[in-house]
Amino acid sequence: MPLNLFNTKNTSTFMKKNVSLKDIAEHVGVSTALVSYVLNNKLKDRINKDVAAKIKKAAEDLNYRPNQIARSLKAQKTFTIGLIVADIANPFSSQIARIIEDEAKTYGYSVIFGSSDESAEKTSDLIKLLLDRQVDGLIIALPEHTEAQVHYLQKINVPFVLIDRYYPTIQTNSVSINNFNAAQKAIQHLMDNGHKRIGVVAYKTSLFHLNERIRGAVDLLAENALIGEVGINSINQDVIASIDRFLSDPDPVDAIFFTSNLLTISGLKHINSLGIRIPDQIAVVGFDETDAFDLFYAPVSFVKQPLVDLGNASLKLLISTIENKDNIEVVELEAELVIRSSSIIQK
Amino acid sequence: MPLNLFNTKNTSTFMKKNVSLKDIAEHVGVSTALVSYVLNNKLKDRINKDVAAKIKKAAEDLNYRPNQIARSLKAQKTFTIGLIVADIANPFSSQIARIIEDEAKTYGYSVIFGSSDESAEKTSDLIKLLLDRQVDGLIIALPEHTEAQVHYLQKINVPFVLIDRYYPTIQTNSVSINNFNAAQKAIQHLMDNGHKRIGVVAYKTSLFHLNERIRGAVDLLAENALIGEVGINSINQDVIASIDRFLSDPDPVDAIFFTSNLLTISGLKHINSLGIRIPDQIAVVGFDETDAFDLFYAPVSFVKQPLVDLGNASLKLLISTIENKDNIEVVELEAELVIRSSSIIQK
DNA sequence: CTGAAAGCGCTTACAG
DNA sequence: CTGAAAGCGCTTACAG
Repeated sequence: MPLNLFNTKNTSTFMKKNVSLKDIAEHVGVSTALVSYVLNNKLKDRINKDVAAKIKKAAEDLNYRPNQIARSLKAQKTFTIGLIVADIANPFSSQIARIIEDEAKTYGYSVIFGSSDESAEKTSDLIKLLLDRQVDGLIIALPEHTEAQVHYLQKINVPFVLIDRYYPTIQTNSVSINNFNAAQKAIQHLMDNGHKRIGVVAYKTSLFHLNERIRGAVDLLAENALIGEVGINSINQDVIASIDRFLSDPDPVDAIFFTSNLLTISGLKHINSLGIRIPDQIAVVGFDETDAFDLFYAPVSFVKQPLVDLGNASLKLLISTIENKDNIEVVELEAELVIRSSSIIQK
Repeated sequence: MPLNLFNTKNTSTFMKKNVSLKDIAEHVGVSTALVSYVLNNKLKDRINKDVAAKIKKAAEDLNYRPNQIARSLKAQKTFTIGLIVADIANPFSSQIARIIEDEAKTYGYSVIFGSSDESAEKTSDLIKLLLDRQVDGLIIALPEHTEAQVHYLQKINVPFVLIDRYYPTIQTNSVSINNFNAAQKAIQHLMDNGHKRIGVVAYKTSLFHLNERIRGAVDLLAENALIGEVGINSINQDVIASIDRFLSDPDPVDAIFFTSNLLTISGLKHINSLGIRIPDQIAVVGFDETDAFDLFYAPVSFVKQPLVDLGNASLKLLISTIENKDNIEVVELEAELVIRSSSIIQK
């Protein structure tokens, strides 16, 4: 298929400068207004068919492409959204980004992304940068301590949707899973399979969504709960310490629930290095998917977030908020527990 | 640190409309020209210090942020680059994206990305879309059969850099590794470790960079080469067939070189399912990194591309091309072989 | 030292 | 059925 992009008839003289409405207008001998109307299919019934045809032909011959920057300035709308994730190189972020990209395209939107590295300050910088570029709205995975940023966005009345993370005390658009339920599914599964002593490895954080995972687990484990806390900047070290503590406990663990994919990977490495067999000696359930779980000698059970639904819902909610700024919606989806051999003791 | 973004003094009346140069000009009682000069630090020495101070204060009080769309239209420059990858959800793409994002930021550029899904037509669509949005340049990982797209970009004289993939017969900016050498490192390593019969699993493709990997391998293996070809749309099926053929050969393989990360993962799954032990029965070397390789019972040896260097070099080359369009440079970097237990037989 | 004016490339209400 | 004109929010050469 010869694409329009590669229709290069008569364009040789236009290599340096993009052709504008004015060029077409001059070429045909009409006003730029008329060219604009024709190419945008406006005032259709009132325009002379021959003139319209001539304009369309000229546009094609000259390989005209409208300048979206000019259009954006006039329309006060860029059809661009800003996406702020923790780190685009992290599979969770990049998978979400891909889903949002595709869904955005169906609405005619492009995506500018930025990585916050879990830093509140970088988040502020990215918000500024994206707003300066006049994005029509934002989808943000917030790091800790960003209440001020949320309040600012509310105050200036810019459409935005929080994804994955949100503040339960601040009324905003958000799309996330029910992390309490998700954790309970994991723990309940381990208990149902006869595990008595279950360790939970979790980030030490103020982020609500992560603490909900702990709360869900503790709610079922009660005073039996063994929690290992991990600092975001000392993951490997703290995971190792947590597991070692779980194992040296007077009542050592027979199962571990890791509350994120990075924690799971780090934990599995340590368990491997100790020569402990999964699931026979310790059962394991992780959180979020990675290739590594499939390939592990005991394919890893994990809490699977509905990424496609999360991405699509956040984009749809953003669009509807752009179109009607008073809209506020809290979307909470359920995660699914994918059970494989890491948590099932073979007979 | 209270960030300027959150300086909301006196902004309550400006919640709906962004404040413009004109607002500041009216507020202070000067022309927009003067406001522009002051805020851009131009004509510094010629402007009355008191007036300048007043303007700066007003800008801060009103929480002024320049509209980059207007600036872009006037300057004919957006400080935005377009990045076209195969799939932002693929770790190789997202890691490169992250590196380019960071490097771009240091030059004041933002990144709009798009995924081509290895489709020439989607690549065309993305090029159109990004050029319509007036990006200052493009970084592209090309799919097959996109010679026309490359020639078009050359013809309209837009700055671009090909990353990872390129056409050796078309003279363009490109940044890639030497794939021939990379493959030779993998094969040589396997040969040095006493492997006599080495299978190579590779995509059936016209992409130069992938075929260079085959060429590098075959160059060392000569008539002894066993190649398994894999269609991009039937990866698992073809990988399985290749491995089965390698094993049922009269002279069966004792080592396999997989020429991409997806091929490696698919292959390891099949080898696992056959109950074949790595490296004792078959040694394995992969291409490109993934978490899964670390966690595998025999951590997987692999060809490691210098992602940071690839990303940084492509961004730097693009910037220098934006600044001087006659610049053409072919950057070829060397990959490194990371040797771990999957390819070393323990004594 | 400062302002009026033009212009970037569009869109659209208005006039005829 | 069509065009002149204003305007989106900036920048900058020019004039004074």
